[in-house]
Amino acid sequence: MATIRDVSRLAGVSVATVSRTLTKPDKVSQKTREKVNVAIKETNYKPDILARNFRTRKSSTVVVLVPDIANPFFSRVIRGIEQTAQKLGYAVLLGDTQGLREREITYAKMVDTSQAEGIIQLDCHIPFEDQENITAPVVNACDCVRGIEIPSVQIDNISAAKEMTEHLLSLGHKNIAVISGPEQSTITQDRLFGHINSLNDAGITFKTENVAYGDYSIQSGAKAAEKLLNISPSPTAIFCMNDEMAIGAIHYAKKKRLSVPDDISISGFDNISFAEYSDPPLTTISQPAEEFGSFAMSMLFDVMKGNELEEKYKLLPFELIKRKSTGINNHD
Amino acid sequence: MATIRDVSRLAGVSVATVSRTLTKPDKVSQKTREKVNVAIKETNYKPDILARNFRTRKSSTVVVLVPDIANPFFSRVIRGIEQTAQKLGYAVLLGDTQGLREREITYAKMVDTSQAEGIIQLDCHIPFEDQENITAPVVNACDCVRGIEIPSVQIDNISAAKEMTEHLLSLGHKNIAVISGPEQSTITQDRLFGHINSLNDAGITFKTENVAYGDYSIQSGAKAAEKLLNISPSPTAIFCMNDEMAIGAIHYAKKKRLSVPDDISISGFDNISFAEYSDPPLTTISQPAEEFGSFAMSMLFDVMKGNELEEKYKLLPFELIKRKSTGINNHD
DNA sequence: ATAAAAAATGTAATCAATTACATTTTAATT
DNA sequence: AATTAAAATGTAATTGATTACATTTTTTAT
Repeated sequence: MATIRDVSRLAGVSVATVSRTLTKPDKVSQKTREKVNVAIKETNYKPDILARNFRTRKSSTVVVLVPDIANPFFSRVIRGIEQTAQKLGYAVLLGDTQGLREREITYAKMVDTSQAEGIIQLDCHIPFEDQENITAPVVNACDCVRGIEIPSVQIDNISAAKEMTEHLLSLGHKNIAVISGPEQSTITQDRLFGHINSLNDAGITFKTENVAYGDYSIQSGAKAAEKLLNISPSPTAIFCMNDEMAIGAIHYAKKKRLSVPDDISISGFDNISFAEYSDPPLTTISQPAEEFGSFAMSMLFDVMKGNELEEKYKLLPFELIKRKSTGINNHD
Repeated sequence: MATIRDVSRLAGVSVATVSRTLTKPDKVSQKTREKVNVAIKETNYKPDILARNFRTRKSSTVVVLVPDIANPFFSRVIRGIEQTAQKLGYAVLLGDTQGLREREITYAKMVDTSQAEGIIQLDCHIPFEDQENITAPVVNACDCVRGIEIPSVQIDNISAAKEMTEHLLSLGHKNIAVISGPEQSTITQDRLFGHINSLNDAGITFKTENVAYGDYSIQSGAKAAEKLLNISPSPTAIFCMNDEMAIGAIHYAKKKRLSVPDDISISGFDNISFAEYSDPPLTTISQPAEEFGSFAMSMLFDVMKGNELEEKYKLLPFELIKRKSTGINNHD
């Protein structure tokens, strides 16, 4: 493999000039630039990025911590991250953490060893051993850690849950169940808070037993629905905190020979591609997944560069998508 | 940030000894090892991986080229890659190529610049400018390039398509349509070949107009179904080359007030998590997505190490999953 | 106790770029 | 034409680890 030295020799210039031709061509006269470029072609020289990174102390790499890459919502976020990273000249290292703190920390340490320059965390944890003392550039996307000074981009989950709940209330539902995400998750808490708020505003008392916790999988949604649809009085609507669980819930409801939405309204969250094609099509909250990723990457870029952030806690717009899985309550 | 020099000074040993303590501890006496480890803790030393990579000429990184990370099947493959990479001490760089050759080449070049040591390609292209002369370690997963010496792991797509077609034939279908993947793709060609073979074996002539090409998206499946279900005589079964397109096809069929499977049988391919929960649940071919990834990573490891591969073209088992979306033909 | 072999440690070169600083060349100004 | 300023180029140090080779220390065998 040719090195910068080989090129410099062939072109009859110093290594510094070759380096400059590559990284700041405007500092080199056109004549030399051409000579050097010819030599580069001649030798088939490719700059050794490892050496460059080492010398510049920059890896031009970010690592993304994702609880589950196979989750269609997260993978869209990652697509957004990748696209913007590419534009900004960064490579994306994948850290599938399975939600394990240990693995998050392992990946986050790549910043200490200068393998990565920054971290995008899609989960609501602080990926450091010392939670108080955050030294690495990190931003949260989708979910976030409350009360900690980590920049984040998400939607206003409280308002989104309110809007969904109000939609269900407007259809005449009074006994609304919830299939929630993991109890510790910030977005879960926010959405639950928004839900309860709306209920209170409508003069309806929230009942704890109407909440079942899932893990965002279809299976967990079906299981939660089983629990919720067998309490009495049976809820007439279920607000699910993601589309997969909603699909699982619909599946269980159908199995129980309940019609969706005639017997039970079921709503989702995220608006994944399958939502539109589920039977019935899913009423859900559309989240700008790609934009989360792309925005998070832009923010991380600023943090890494030491730029001031315009907004430290960015909220992107969401949208209530009304489809056929929710309908008028005709049971009471 | 502390360097190896700081540690050596504090521990009263040479830098070589510190380095050895870290990378080959058995070459260092226990007494010194302890001294060094104390000094490492004291100084909070973290080896600079950039420097290490540079000196050893290894990045311990592989890059995976994926046409679309948001595809649930690919994201499972990637999960498998990530898990095995982690175990083998490699980091995974994400190359979302959108199927663009240009982007594939850009990412593949990371091996030339020693940013990555190897490539896992999930598409059926050769990601190099010079197609003839492959110098970088690369393996294909899921799809593969025919007639080229690139190690690959996939299922026997011909047999899988045969099995599915035979299943449909056994249900009495004689006019079977196909919603195919992109025409240039090897797996598409293999599956079509298997399909036609089975048809021939059963004495049925294959009709070109019974094939519609999609791009693996739900939408394209729905569109293809629209085309296929409006030719006459209408097919009584559709063999789709992935689950998303099958879900799209089912959606269109229902919209046309056709019952699946009573009026039209529809089958998928991949067995993504949504297949089981679609309405009706999807008859499909289960592919071992995670194993593809994990196996591909193991193979790539061997290629990178210069080890002989046990099998250059590995076939993993698939399974026909019979569910409710296919049924007896009661139309002729 | 001594010689030989093995283990442990140290010295310093090395990897391939970038870049501060010095020097030379070119352009602009009087 | 001489002087000054600006642009272009070169020299050589630098980055932080690894490792070949040399040297010292410890262990083993006689």
